[in-house]
Amino acid sequence: MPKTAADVRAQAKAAMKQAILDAALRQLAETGADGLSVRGVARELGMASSAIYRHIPSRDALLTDLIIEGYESLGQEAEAAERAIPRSELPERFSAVCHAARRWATANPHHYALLYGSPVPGYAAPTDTIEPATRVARLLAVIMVDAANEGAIRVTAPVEVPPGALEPEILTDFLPGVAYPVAVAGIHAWSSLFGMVSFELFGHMVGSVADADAFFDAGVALLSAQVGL
Amino acid sequence: MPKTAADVRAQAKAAMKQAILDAALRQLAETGADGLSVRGVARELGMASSAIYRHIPSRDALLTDLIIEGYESLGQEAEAAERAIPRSELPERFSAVCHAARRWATANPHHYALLYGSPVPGYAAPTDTIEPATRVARLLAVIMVDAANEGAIRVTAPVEVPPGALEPEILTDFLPGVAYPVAVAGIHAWSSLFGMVSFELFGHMVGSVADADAFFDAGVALLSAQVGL
DNA sequence: TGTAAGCTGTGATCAGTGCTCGCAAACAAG
DNA sequence: CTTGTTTGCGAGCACTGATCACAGCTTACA
Repeated sequence: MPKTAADVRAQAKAAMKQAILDAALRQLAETGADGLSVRGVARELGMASSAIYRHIPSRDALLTDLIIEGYESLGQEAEAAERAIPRSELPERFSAVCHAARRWATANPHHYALLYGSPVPGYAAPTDTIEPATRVARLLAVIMVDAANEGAIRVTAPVEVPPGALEPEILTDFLPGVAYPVAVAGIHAWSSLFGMVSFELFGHMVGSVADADAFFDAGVALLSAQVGL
Repeated sequence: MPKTAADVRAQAKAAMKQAILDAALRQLAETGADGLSVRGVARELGMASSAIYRHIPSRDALLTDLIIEGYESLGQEAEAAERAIPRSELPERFSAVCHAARRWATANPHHYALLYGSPVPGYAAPTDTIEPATRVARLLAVIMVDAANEGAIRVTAPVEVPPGALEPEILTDFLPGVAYPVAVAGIHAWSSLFGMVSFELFGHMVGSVADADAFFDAGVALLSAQVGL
């Protein structure tokens, strides 16, 4: 079908917005979220700062777009790493996801800090961000569901958990067939994973951990064992 | 001994600095680190903004002072909670420290974010902050050393860790008598603890965890088991 | 006692920020 | 050809961190 003039216009507008996002991403990678300024991306694009506001409503909205892009970039990398492992090798798939997350974080530290550091705009995350934010978690969940279906989960968990800690939808939609204590251990492993990455990236382990690679390997092994893989 | 005039002067100067820190802490609690402004604390103290710089070299230095105060406040609360438990009840002491940390974090969310969120000034933490930052970790370490001395650690750890992951001084000075794999599990538990707290505080668990208290209880139990208590 | 030195607070000022608004050019639709 | 919409521009507002010359005040010393 032929492109209408409106299509051309819409495409140009989308390209402009993408150029803004790319410039903002470059600035984020260099100076961090604090150093990212709307006037700076305007300078980089050679236009007046006020012109930027024709394409984005505010600086916070720009950061939100970068957050979404970050979650999707991280999710893609984790999914690609997991896809490269045969489906039957459950601990290897788990490990691949964890290592991919750490790799993405160390490659894009400022972007990672924007996702998992202090929430800059406020406490409530914009609703647009919650869906892409679940991609890594969903990946880990699929592995656990596969393990449960194969009966491959060794329930070594020596911990009793009172019922009701998790949202019911998580158990039914996200982790169907996974026993409740194992699901709790899974969510815990998910938060522990990003706790490790954040601690390493934010400099909390400088005096205690000598070989970050080896330590992360051991941590992933501990988490893997904790969820029964 | 009588106060010399110089003493009075020094005391007044210290009081002024403390007043600045108090005002800054109030602003931090209200608006977060991003919203904290030197001019704002000057307004609150009824003085010109330039006068603040007689007592503080820069805004970053002010934030550094708040970071140190935060680590010490958190450390004191954790130490008090641990002291209230009989020394022989090792898992209870461990749990008390974890819950005290979470309690302090939820009571002072912006202050917590300043400590464990994205490092705002830069990547290298000022050297003044690394010593107070270890207080909670030291508390957990003492518990593990006590457990090792009593032979109370059940080494259930099913994970092999290659040597050299931790700094040697940590093993000798911080965790003397603790077996290497257990020490690795301890550092891992430390990072997992703050991973849990950060995930909860920064809103990453909104859709998955229904009862944050119960989930945290379960997480602490998992960590406790992981270090062999 | 007189004077020089140091500390502390002030207002002005600079460069930078997010964001708004009136205006003008370009372009699409009628 | 004439509307109406979109897109960019420059000026401007209110705010920020930080510096500077200046003025008091207190202290120390001759």
